[in-house]
Amino acid sequence: MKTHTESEENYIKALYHLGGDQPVSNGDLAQRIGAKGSSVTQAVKRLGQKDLVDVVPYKGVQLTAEGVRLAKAILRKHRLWETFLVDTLGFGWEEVHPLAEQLEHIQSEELVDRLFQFLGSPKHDPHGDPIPERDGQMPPVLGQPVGTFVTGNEIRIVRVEDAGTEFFDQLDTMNINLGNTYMVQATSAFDASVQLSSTAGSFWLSKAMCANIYAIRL
Amino acid sequence: MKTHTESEENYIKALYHLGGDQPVSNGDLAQRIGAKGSSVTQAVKRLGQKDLVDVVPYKGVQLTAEGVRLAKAILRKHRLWETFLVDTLGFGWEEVHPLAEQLEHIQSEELVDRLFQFLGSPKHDPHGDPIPERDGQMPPVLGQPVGTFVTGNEIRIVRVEDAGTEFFDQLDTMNINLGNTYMVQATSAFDASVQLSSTAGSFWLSKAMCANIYAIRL
DNA sequence: AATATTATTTAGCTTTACCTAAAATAAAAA
DNA sequence: TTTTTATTTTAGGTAAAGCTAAATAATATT
Repeated sequence: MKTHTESEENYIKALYHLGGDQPVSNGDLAQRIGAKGSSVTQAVKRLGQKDLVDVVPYKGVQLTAEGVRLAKAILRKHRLWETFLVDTLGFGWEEVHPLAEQLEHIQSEELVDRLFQFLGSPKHDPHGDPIPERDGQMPPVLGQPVGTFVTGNEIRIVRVEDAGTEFFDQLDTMNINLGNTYMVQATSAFDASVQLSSTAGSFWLSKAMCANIYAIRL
Repeated sequence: MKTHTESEENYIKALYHLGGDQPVSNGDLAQRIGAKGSSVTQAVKRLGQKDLVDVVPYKGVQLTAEGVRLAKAILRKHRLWETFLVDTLGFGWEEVHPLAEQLEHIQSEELVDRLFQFLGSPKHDPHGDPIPERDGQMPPVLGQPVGTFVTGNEIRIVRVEDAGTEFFDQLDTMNINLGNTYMVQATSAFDASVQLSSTAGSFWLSKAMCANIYAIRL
């Protein structure tokens, strides 16, 4: 089990995010990483020499099995740290991403295992995203967009997309949290917004909000 | 509040460890960092340009006020993370140092503050070393070497030196922990060892052990 | 005080990881 | 199919952080 630089890990992570085990274009990767294409060309060449990716010049880059394994290990750390930051230290979900981005590079199997256990072997992080298992297995991705339910459905919020600070702020001000349950009161044929109600009252959710909030039917 | 590289922070930390705010020689610093003298010369030049140290060629390097401030901030993080690893995650004290060495570089005031609070505003880490306050103040360095007490003294272990894995292993096998109380039963004029007793029985501590274990008189 | 030894710095080289500008290739349009 | 456009790679440059080997300064020794 070699050790990798932070930059390398960031490329692996980006590759996994963009394509899983499928090929990704230089441009997309550059955009995601926030570097110029030429830097990416070099970087993936280095990764190729370590057998973390397969590179076909001018065509695309693709994670190897080992690359996917590593990507999942990093994602596992990222999501466990996010869980720690929110559940244990009381951070808001909008704040934790950049922090977890640092913490995910800490090298220690033992630390990850102990953290996992301390947090109660969680299967999902504070946003409802699945935390990869130790062996790389992925727990189920929960829920469907709120916009897909129909009037009369009782639903529970189980996941939110990471759609930026403003989105999280909106969730906060509307007091929407994972675990909340609502009744679908109405859906608008005009603007695809949805009216939800709970004991606390009822409110309308815009199409954009609905698309980033996932729920299950009770 | 600028941001520094990990390497820079390691130099600052080493400088503080070796000399506090006093000058340190290139050689000592090189040894501590584990790099060659020539690399150190370069590195401290960079630090000098950032006003973290004052460099007098051929004479020595010295932390500036800002350098000391930074060193203490890093030490604070290091010791808080060690406390977290031991108290919260259940690591043994011999394992935590290399881990804390990684974690101490995580950048986030907020995280440090929340960690501090979560841990119950500790003044000392699991080895009994003082954790610098937020403002740089240092809690007292506790205790005196066990070898300095005399027969009849009742003592409590409050600190242990970080004297390497073997030392910690020895502490473990002898079941010696911070907070333990003993009676000084005898001291040897021959080899400077000390006999301690508790309800569990009595045992002899070698001179070397005594020098690295600190206690207060009850 | 002159010389030998040790410590430090300079000079020049390597790798990682970024950059810009120019050349090459692939994809799309005429 | 040729040309235009967009993408990707190459070439060459910079900064951090390490290295070795040679030069220089500071200490020690005779």
